[in-house]
Amino acid sequence: MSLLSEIKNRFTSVLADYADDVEPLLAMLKPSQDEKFGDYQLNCAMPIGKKSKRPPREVAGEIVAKVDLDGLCEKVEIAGPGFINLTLDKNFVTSQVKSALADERLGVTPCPNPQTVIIDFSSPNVAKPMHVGHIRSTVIGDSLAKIMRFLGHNVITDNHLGDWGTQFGMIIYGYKNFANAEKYEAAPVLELSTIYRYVRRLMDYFEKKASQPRLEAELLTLKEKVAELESAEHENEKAAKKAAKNLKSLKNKIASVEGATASLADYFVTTANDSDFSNDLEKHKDIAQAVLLETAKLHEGDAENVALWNEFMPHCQDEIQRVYARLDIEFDHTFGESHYHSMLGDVVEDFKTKGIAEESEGALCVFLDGFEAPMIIQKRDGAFLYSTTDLATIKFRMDKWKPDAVLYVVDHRQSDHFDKLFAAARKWGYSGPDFFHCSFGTVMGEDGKPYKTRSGDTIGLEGLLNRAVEEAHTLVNEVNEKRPEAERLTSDECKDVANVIGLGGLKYADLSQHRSSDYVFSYEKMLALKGDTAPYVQYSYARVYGIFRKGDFEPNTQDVSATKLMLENPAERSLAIKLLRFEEALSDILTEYKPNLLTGYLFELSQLFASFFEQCPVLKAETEELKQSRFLLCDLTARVIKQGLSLLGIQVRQKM
RNA sequence: GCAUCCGUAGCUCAACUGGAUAGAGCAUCGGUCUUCGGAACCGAGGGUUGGGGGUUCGAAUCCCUCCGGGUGUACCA
Repeated sequence: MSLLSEIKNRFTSVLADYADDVEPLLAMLKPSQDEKFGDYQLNCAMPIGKKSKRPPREVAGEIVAKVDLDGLCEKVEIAGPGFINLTLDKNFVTSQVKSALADERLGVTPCPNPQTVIIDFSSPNVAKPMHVGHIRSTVIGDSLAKIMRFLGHNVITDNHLGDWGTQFGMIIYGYKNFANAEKYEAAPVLELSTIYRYVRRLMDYFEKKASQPRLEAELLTLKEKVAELESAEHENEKAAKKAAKNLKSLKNKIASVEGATASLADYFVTTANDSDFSNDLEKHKDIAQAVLLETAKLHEGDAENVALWNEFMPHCQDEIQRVYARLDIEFDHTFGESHYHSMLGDVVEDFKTKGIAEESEGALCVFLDGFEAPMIIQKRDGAFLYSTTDLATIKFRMDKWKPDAVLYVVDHRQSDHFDKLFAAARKWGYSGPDFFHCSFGTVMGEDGKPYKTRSGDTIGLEGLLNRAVEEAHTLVNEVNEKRPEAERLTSDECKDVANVIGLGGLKYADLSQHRSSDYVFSYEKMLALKGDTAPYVQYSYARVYGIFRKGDFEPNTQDVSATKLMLENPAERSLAIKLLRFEEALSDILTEYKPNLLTGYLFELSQLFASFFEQCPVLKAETEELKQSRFLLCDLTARVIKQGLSLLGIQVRQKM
């Protein structure tokens, strides 16, 4: 049980005298921000005093007199307006540390009321290479799954692959027209992705071509508006101000449209120089239509296209699987969009018969309170949309797993879609489970714009991983060369460590950010050897093992109960208490699904360990007894770090 | 226009959901140590939490308003 819960238990009956519902009062027990206010503080005397019109300090005194904190706290103080500051009893802390040491779960008790939770994350389109946009969903989703599972919940992970959309029409069309049989035989995945890119390139050309006149027209109307605004006279200051603001934003728009047309012009010049490409453009003028046609044929069950789909799918899955293997991520299920294809008609029928959906402008719509636009579940041409698939997915999951909660780890730009989806699901009858859009911000480049290559393409995920590991490798080699020869890592070890640090750094950088905010991607920062980074935390672990090696200490071979644990030094005490708060850190995460609370905890733990390391020599401790005691603290620190990082999908090494 | 998220130290970000003197990390400056792994530790400076108003014992956090930004907004996913 967490320290917080232990203390809460002592206060529950006492606080029941002051309110019908004690929960809000108990919620006012929290860790103190500053050590001088003790370890925990209870802040409920002020509101109670206010309500009962009594001096809060008097209320605090009464609570303190009533509560029994024997064996738990050694000091209770009333401070300021009525804060009750609690200092944990040292014997209690030592006994807790010992039981954590003896526990595989490091003192974290499984949650008493486990929930069935589905986590829907990653969800890439299979026909195209994964890119930078998939990192956050993948890393955050995986980490939340691991954390919830560790806390005892019944977690089901499901990768909702995009395996049924236009991208397949693209590779089918590409395969029929551009495939190189030999290359395909030799390396199907590579050839398919080449084909995909080529079709994408052709389609881009026509889209760009089509956008050119539209841009020019837009530019004209913008310029007209500017002229109009500039000549207009304003009745009052406010109107003038507003006009100035409009003018400014118009001019910004003009600049960006002009930029776009200029880069388009460049683009057309360079493509014109590519004669093969130009020839293909000539031959495949109707590619956009053709691709849609291939997609439609697939959906209608055309034998040839279905056969191709069946052939391509395993290859596409391999491609994605390779990335997951590198990232050390697994899913319980991979029910992609194709899995729901046959159910969509029934879903729509059900909406019709239940009278939840109605026709509007030719499309079948679900109108929802509080939303301007309806959710469309069937297009005018009869085709289904991703909202239809998402509804079918909800039904399928409810039937199969009966979850208490469903988490969608998806980009914040889709929040409108999910708000509607959840509202529609409730209207449909699924009001029980807690649907939650676990949204996250965009990955930005160092220029503060969405992370792209210089030419404006999205950045491939594999390249990103490679680069992170390469940069880590350089750093590892540098540090390694400075070491005395006897302590150097072999080149294989360096490679392994580079992988652990590179991928760990990448994940940590992502997870340590508040998930809802955009974040700036920087190799330099994610691999920094100091600061709030994976390498710093991983290094703390390696330092512990440095001590163990030198001191011939074998973790897990000690008789913990026979060893006396001493926490006389404040650094030892602070470290010990931090270690005991692992469970608190984990359960805090679940209130808003914020993994950054765990990175924050591990970073603080590492800092406290560094401080302890400095002030409390282990191998050179004054007595053998103290040395053994400190070994145990080191051991628990290493284990909490290892466990904590593993819940973030990050590994550690004993030497680095 | 409407919806939604955001604005915190020079920079990148926290702040346990309303608690005490708003914290870290970079960067800057100063200090420690002939190192149990210096990839370290200790300390300093740096803030009107975008502005203004309100709610209350108490506000970065809740409400109103203004300023500045991101994102989404009927048949793409």
